[in-house]
Amino acid sequence: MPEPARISRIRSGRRTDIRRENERLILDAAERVFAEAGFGGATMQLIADMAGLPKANLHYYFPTKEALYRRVVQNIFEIWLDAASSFDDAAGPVEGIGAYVEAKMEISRRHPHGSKVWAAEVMHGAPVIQDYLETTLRDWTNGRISVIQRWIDQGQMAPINPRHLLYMLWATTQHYADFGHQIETLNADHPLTDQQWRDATDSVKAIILRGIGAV
Amino acid sequence: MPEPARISRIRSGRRTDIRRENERLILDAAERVFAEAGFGGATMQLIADMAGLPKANLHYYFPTKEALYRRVVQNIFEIWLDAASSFDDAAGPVEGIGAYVEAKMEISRRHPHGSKVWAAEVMHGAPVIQDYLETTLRDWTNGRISVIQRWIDQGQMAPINPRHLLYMLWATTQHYADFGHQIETLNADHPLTDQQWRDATDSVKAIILRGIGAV
DNA sequence: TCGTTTTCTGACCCTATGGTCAAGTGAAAC
DNA sequence: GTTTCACTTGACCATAGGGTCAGAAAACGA
Repeated sequence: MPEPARISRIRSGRRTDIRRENERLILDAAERVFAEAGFGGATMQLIADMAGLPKANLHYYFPTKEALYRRVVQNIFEIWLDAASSFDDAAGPVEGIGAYVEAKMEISRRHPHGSKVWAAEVMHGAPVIQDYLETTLRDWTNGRISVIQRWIDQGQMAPINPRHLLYMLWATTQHYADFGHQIETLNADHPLTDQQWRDATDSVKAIILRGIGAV
Repeated sequence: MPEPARISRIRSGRRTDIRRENERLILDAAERVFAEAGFGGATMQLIADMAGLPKANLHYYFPTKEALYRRVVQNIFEIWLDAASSFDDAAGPVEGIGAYVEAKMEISRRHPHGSKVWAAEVMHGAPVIQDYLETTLRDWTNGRISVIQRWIDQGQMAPINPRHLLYMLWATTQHYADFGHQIETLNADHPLTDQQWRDATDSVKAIILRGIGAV
């Protein structure tokens, strides 16, 4: 589906750079194609065209389609986990959750393709990243639940179920990436402007922070 | 991926019923396979196995894979729109939005496959149901925005952006279907119990209703 | 019972696509 | 200049999977 609008290439002499640069080229194209067509609908040929490389070259850097896909999903997962830091060094829910929403909305805006690939992967039963869910994500979640519970115990917010609050944060922020097409259609077929992104972020923050009795 | 656990069949004599019954059998199987494997990853053979019919029989009832998929998506869209009524005949946000959340959570629980197919369709740019987005959904959305705006004007809730409230409602409720696998993994690999579904629904309702200043 | 209509199905076709390979190319190392 | 080695690529292979079809088998009406 996506028209082969080439990923811009920056040719550099240094040999070591060739590998890194081409991998980046391929990963960027792959992320987009996997997001727009799904794993099954994506073709190596399409990814190759979008990266501006011959198909055989893809297989030089990534042995199989699945290996390429795996790398794409891992990349997203890492970006996604980085937003965690917002949570940790915060005195209370207003700063912590506020910053987390900001960070995740920014990711939705900057990496919509990645978010979609992640969503599709989970919807399909996480065949590739199931172990991440059971280790890293589970630990991360439990850690954050503790933090929220502490805020509740300290009377900084209402006694809501921290787990469902987390799901709500994920759902609302990622929605702007995963359902971006729908949102754009409902916005008279225009992408959200800076102001509209600001408005979306503020709305989400306002409703949730008031909703948990933190403000 | 999904093991061919046959959809239960209810054989009935009447000729007219044969068609209806087989279409139901196929649509149920297709919904599940499309949800778990995506359009590209789904195969007619797998759907056939799950429906307990030979592949050629599928093509007797549905000419192409795409036609079958289209019907699956349409079915979901209709179920999904039915939850609209919750909104309309409500005096204020507490009843209206409360009932809407209840209805959508119930749909997430009863039709998780459908929700996933819908999500994937939108994520891929809505190639099949773009016209629905531009007509039915757009109208529905504008109608609901008016209702919410009226509530705001009448001082029944805080002046938040109705559009983003709607997105939030969709995101949070559908999350329990679309990311059900992740939620289950984080729930010690157990599906949510009745009590946990109740808790989820109540949490969402509580946070949102308080968040919009309606309670 | 017999003809007609609907349903069923194994066998087949053909394209798309993931993956391979062997022969290049060219920049750096010596 | 020559060797080396990472990189490049067109041509090719094999299989999966959507779709077709002709004929069999039910189901039904008269």
